[in-house]
Amino acid sequence: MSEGRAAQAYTGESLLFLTDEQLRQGIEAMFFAYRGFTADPDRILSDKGYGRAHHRAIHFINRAPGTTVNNLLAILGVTKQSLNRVLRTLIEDGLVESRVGTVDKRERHLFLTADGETLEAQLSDAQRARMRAAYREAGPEAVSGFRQVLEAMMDKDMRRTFVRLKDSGQ
Amino acid sequence: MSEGRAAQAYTGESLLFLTDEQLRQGIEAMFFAYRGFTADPDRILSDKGYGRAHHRAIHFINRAPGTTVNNLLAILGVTKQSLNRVLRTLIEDGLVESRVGTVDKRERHLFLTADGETLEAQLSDAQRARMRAAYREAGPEAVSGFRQVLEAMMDKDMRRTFVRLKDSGQ
DNA sequence: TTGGAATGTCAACAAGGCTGACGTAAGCTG
DNA sequence: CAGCTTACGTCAGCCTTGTTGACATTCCAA
Repeated sequence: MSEGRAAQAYTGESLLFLTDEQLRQGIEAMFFAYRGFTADPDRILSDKGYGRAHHRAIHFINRAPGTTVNNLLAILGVTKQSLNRVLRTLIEDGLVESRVGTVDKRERHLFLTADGETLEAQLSDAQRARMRAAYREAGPEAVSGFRQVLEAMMDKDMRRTFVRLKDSGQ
Repeated sequence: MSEGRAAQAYTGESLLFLTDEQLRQGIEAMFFAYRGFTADPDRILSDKGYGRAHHRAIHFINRAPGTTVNNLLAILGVTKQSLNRVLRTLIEDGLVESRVGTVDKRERHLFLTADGETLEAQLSDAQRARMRAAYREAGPEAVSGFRQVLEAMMDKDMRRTFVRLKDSGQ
């Protein structure tokens, strides 16, 4: 290992939370928590023949209605072919509408249909319910810390995207 | 939506962090942070022809050396066919050793070989480095909150597994 | 008018999930 | 001992979701 535990554990009391053991527990907590985090929407989606990729597209289209395909691509961090397959099924199924841009006709602007909004609300409610329960259990100060660590863990460019989304929301 | 924002936002100051907007930001933070969290190991793994599934197996075998296949199955939450495919390649490549149980000969006990430990350390170092940086940036109190929320977000049975692992570590 | 950007589409492939079925060895129980 | 259960491995087939590469179309902008 590049850094021994002892070297950190005894550097000072304020650094106790940086021991390899503490870090490993954080890693495992992320793994197990992410599973819980996606479990409820996953169940709803699989009933309807969709997957997590559909959820992500629906979420961010709802978040920024009229967003372009390219913009969505940047947020989701997948290839256009991969996104296109998902979008195609959502459009075919009447959950998403793709409108040709008025300013730039090459661009397609994406919107949820009424049906799309219904599914989004269903998925969102389930995921928020879990998040709400976790927040309630942990308390407001824990939530603040939770958000700080998550934000610090993002890649720098994704962090900018996140902050932009956050600010546009409120 | 099942619960309106206004109803919560003005219930009391202590519940401000439970607005739909706050919850949505938490959801998006989880999404972007998890991407960052897995990015470094993913890069190392893809160079060697492995994926995230191999990482998970290696991680938990290192975490609990001598664990049985069934035990690993429960922790990872996948089917034995799926795990077996991953384990087979790791054993073939000499990263994992499978020993027939002495007490119960039906069981296989899994261990990392020296090569397996080398890769584990490499992956672990990368992931810990990011976690350490995030912890440093956010500070000890934030870390405590981070861990509390994550733990509250897990499925109940996974939480038991997590706590068991945590306690066995230290 | 030509180059490049945005979009879409086809094909092929891989990882890593899943189900179902089956086999074998070993342990347990009546 | 016979029979059931458990632990594990494996074959076959399917799905989602990611990838690369190649190519067409449309249209803005220099």
